[in-house]
Amino acid sequence: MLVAVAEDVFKALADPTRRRILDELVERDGQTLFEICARLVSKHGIGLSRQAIGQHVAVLESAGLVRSRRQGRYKFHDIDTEPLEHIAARWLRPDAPEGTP
Amino acid sequence: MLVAVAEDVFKALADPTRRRILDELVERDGQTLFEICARLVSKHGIGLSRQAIGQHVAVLESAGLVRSRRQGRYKFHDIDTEPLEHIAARWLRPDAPEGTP
DNA sequence: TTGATAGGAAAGCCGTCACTTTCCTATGCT
DNA sequence: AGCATAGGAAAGTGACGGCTTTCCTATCAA
Repeated sequence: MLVAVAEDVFKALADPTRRRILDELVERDGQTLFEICARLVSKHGIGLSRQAIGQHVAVLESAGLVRSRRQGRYKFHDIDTEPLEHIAARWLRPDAPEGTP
Repeated sequence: MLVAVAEDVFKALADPTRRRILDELVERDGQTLFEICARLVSKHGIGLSRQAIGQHVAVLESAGLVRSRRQGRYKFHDIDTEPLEHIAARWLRPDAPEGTP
């Protein structure tokens, strides 16, 4: 979760719902889990349980794509685009490929 | 295979072996399936069957990341980085997210 | 034509993943 | 204290993905 391994980033991006969550956080940073759920169902018709969305968010956090800050009983989520800037460049430049498989 | 859907591109990139194949094709374009197999095993210790590698290459082709040209009994594979240039930009710019989930 | 080489197709096995369900903890309000 | 809200943990299920195995087609060389 601290170091973003390429493996985790690619696996995190492999799921459509997780990509939608990133879309939501790009549009509006600092949302709670319940807000994310509400917007996913209202804007994209994704009718998953709160627990399912929570698991998706956890995967995004482990991949370093989402950072969270706890505040009382709320937990706000922010997108971190830093891992995204390297992944595609691996094949776009004719350089040496980076470490993690 | 003609139009690269985001779904296919992300799923194709989710597997470590497929990313290694792209690494190989970046380093040396126009390899046959047997060449790819040989280099994967010799350089990365990936000891998969030819059929398994063939399936991986097929996934990459369906995602638009690899183009192939048949020549006699040989089939040469070339990388196509075009789909890679859009996927990360979806979240890097604060624009509207693109169409495909 | 025979045999070797390059590649493809399909069935089956097994592990991983996404999701639900149920239960549990923690904070805030009254 | 009591209850509602926000979130987390864990087990179970069903489906999908990766890989092997077996068999088949096409090209080239002898």
